[in-house]
Amino acid sequence: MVRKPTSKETARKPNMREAILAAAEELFATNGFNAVSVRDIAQAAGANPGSVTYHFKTKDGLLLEIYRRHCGPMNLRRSELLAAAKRVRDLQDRLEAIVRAYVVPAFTSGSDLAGGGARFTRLRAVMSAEGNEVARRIIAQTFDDTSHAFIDAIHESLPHIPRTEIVWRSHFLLGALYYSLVTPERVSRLSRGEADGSDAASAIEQLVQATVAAFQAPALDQTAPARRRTVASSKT
Amino acid sequence: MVRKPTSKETARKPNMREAILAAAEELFATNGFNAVSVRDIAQAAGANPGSVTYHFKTKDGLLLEIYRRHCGPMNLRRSELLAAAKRVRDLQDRLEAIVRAYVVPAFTSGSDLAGGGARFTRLRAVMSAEGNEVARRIIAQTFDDTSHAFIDAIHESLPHIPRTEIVWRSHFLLGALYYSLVTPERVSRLSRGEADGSDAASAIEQLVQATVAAFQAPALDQTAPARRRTVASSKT
DNA sequence: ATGTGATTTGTACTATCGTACAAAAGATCA
DNA sequence: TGATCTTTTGTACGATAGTACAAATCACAT
Repeated sequence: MVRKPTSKETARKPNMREAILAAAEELFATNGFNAVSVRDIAQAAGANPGSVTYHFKTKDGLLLEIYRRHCGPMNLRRSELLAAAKRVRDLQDRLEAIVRAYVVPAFTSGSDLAGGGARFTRLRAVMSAEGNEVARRIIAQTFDDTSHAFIDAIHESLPHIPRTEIVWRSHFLLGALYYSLVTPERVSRLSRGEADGSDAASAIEQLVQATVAAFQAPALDQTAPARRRTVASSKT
Repeated sequence: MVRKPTSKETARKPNMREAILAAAEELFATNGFNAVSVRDIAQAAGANPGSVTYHFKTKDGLLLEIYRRHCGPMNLRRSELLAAAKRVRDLQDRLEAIVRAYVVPAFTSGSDLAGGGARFTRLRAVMSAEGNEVARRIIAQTFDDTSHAFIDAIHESLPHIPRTEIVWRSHFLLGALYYSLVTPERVSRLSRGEADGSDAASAIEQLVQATVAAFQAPALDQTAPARRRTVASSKT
């Protein structure tokens, strides 16, 4: 079952540390934190279990390092794109540019490895779902600034919508984004093969289009004079 | 650490089976499948670990039973609401009714226990994120019919949008729905306390409002003659 | 080439996991 | 009450978890 590292993998650039990080990222992102053992990671990286302990001390430390590695570049890229988006004159175009600035880095790059951005975003989605403590701490102190910046920017281009609603809709955006990365095959299945859920370009365009429209929806709180409820809410 | 079952809990209605199911549901939904041990569940239910084995044979069997318990009522409720929604004349109102028929049962009821619907939906979100095999099988064969029914209904009220895009947007809806149940506190935090992410009624209204607008967005594939990209897509 | 610090390996320890199973306790009805 | 079936308890077993650590190996400056 264990695949011995071939010379091609270890001899040229014996950067075990990177290999372990990449393997852990992939495994955590697809199976969750607790379902993956240190031994699984070591095996996938062609390394020895002890090597993981040496480089990252603990399993939590390994997860922490994955976040450290990605958060910087992704947030940098996002703020660059956000700054550019804010310079767009037309308000409708600006909104789309802002949303795109939020979405695109989540799907692409961040680091050097191919598919790294999508994989890390999927990892965040899974850790968030599992209520992982390590992730929760990092998220709160690393991503909230970025989130606020985007919320503010969107709010500026949609001044008539209360900030609270912008928050809700941003939250929905992140949820949709996460879910698209978690189960892309569901899109393929439900569309009977007509759409490819794994195609990042499609996902981005569809998500941007849908989200921009969602943001532009009339406000619920103040603006609309209470649309009647078509269907009862609940009984519990 | 282990709390001995008081007479109030076990004596009156000694339905350990139910208690175990409820405890497992709660723990799985908040911590994921692998992070929770059978002993954790037993302890939370005031039962003996062996009792879990007796009633459900395996840990997977326990998860399976949770799904069995909820899927029927929830899908029944959804199809009832969907049937009612389809009778709405006005196309705009009908779309909203359909979306509501999809969203409301996910947040409320399903079973008798308070908050049961939301908890089960959150459980599904977490299992989906973890790529849980048991859940994946059940979902595909239980929820795909319902999903198709909703997609078709939405498609009928938005005939000018290609089905593929309806699928994408439905997928986003489910992602947003899931995420709202997974990390409601994020909404409260980002809105600086102005919104309560845990309030089901708010979540439903916000989600319905935003989603209806998303569905009504112009189609991307055929209709719009290729909007220019405001921001580059990637470099990887 | 050799010594030195960094890395990798191999292995072992303890804790906890899911599950099995026999014994105890409880319920049901003749 | 006693027999029978259901449920609960207590405990044990093998597997695997995370982590520690000494020995082996490697990279490289001198």
